[in-house]
Amino acid sequence: MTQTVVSETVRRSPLFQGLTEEEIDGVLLNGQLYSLPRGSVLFRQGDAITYFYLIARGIIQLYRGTADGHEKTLDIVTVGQPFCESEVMNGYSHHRASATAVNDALIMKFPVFWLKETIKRHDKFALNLLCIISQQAHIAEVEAEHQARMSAAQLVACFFQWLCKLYDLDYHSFTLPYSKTLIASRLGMDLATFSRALGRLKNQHLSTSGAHVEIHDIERIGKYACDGCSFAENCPAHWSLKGKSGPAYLRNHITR
Amino acid sequence: MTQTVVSETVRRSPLFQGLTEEEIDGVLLNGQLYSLPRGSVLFRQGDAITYFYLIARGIIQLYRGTADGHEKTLDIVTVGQPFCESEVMNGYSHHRASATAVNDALIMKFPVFWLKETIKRHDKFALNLLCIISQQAHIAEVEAEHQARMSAAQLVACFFQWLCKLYDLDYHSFTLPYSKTLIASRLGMDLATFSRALGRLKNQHLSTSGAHVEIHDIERIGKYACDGCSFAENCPAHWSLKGKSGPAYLRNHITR
DNA sequence: CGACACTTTGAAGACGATCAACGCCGGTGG
DNA sequence: CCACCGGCGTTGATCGTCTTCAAAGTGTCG
Repeated sequence: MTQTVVSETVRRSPLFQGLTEEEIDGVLLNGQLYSLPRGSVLFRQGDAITYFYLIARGIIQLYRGTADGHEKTLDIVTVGQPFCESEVMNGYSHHRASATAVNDALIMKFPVFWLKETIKRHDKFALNLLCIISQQAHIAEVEAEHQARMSAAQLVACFFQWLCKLYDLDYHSFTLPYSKTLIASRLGMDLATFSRALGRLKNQHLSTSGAHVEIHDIERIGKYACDGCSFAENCPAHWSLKGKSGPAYLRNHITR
Repeated sequence: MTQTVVSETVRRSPLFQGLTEEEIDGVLLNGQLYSLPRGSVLFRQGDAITYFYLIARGIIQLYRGTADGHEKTLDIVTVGQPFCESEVMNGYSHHRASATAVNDALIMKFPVFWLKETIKRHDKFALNLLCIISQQAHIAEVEAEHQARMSAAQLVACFFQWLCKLYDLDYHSFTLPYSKTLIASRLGMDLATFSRALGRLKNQHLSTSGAHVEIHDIERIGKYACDGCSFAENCPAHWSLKGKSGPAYLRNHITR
């Protein structure tokens, strides 16, 4: 991937929405590209926070090890998405999660102090950041509600719809962008439970074979996943799959 | 409660941290006090978002009704805490939750457009808001992880510690600030399950009778709650109970 | 072809939701 | 003053779901 393409994906990040090309140029001068081969660790929980990151290529897993030896994936971040921005802002000095490359990745990193300075200097940048973090907070709330209220199969159905939206996949027929083990960890369930949940979804017009998924009746899946979910159109799973709004994280910014 | 006392609690809100007294005065001119008798509804999910709020007295329950007729309490907010700030910021135009007064409450409300203006105008205010929302995002993440990984009894133990911190209670012996029904709903569990969880905690040096709680061995409870929890010192339940840092939501602001 | 990572499946047990009955308390009305 | 009622909390029985442990199956890559 050439330098040009990289900067294009980075430039489209919601973080820079509304900035002029020149402003973005100025910002990007402060970031450095960093190559991260598959499986390598970017930082571990407990490390000091020194950078904030933006993904130019690849997928990063954010996860946390628990005292009892388990591991929960907090998030799986993709091209154009920033991460660690909320860690930077909320006053902790050390990472509360670890980050590993799921596949060969390329990230752009910005020093923390630079971020804080930029916030003070650029209105728009600060507003974008507020937006992004607010949305994260909302999604996390949704997540907590789902965990408390929905069955494993519902969580999976919901997550698949979210995946389609995020990666711009055709829900009729798509391939999972990463392993089932990772998805199960992301959903906070056992791999065995995940596997069985897929079995149950066969009755709901969603079939899988290997990493390939087909949703035959999207209406039904939407209904099934979120009958126990209170989000209606605010639920990630419900964000209109037909809308052409592009990846979800690019939307919903403050308009004025 | 006199007007003076009200403004004092409001003034101590994390939102205004670092502002001069004059600046705060200026800000407060834009808010209007609003009395909310016990049980009355401030807004319902689906209503247009027109204000952002700050609690001067009392307790507000934020909850969401689900399609299947259930109800999940998202948050229970107390004196000095702002709410709806993230709803305002993330670009939705309608409330995704309903708000009801748990007891007689007094709130201060600020028009949404004023909030957005103020963010653009005052660095510090924007930074405070970023901080607060980041922390909310983090807490929500923690919450989701807890829901996925911890047993009902662990959730309860964790929540009690958080309560002590938030309301500045003596963990050796305190009274629950609101009903068990509300707490159960907040924790996303059935009231019956909550009740049984209390029974189990008796083996863990935590005893209850009515709304009165006694924690005999705080170390043990901390360990019990978060052996399945990965937060160590980042877990609300683990925020040192002996620290004199005051309510948790007042801490951790950006220092420069 | 063998090693290894990933996934599926089975059987056992723990846990939480649900339905239901009961006790407790405060308030209201006769 | 007492009877009744409704909200709240506890407890029991039952049932479905999820985790865990374990074994077997699938795939890929050297």
